[in-house]
Amino acid sequence: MKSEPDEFSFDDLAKAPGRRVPWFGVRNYQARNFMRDQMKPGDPVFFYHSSCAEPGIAGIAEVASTAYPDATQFDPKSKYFDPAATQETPRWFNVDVRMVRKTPFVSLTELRRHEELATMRLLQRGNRLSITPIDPREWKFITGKLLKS
DNA sequence: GCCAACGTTGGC
DNA sequence: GCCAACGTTGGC
Repeated sequence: MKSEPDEFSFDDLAKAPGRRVPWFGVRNYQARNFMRDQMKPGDPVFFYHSSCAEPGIAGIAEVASTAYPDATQFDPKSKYFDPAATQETPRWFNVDVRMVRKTPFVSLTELRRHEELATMRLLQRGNRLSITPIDPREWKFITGKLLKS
């Protein structure tokens, strides 16, 4: 799951009450569908810093709830307000995310260095999705090899 | 700040 | 339903 650290960093998650936050503000249908249809409490998550000086994996989190309507879509003062959404027919959903542990930082450059991660969705050319599934083998490679040493 | 890539919108 | 125009993302 990507976040711009200027907006919300892994350290911000560590400081949140209960080290847990709603992952609000996703306004892309594919990313919404991942949260709504596939993500389950306990699913492990890499917290990725994007659009910053040093993009990369900053830590590990986990899904802490099933998906529910994103409150910001109903708030006219929010930048995520969606006038087309109603309480009866919400358009956007989010899960909660809880911190698991801070890890050594793994930069995007480092991720790209490994052939084993060549098929990682996050690394595909032109990928802009803020949430992407990760293959268990890729997860094991990153946690087992890159987060040791 | 640039620009490639992608998603969304809206006229037809 | 097509597709051009526009907006956004995100690495560099």
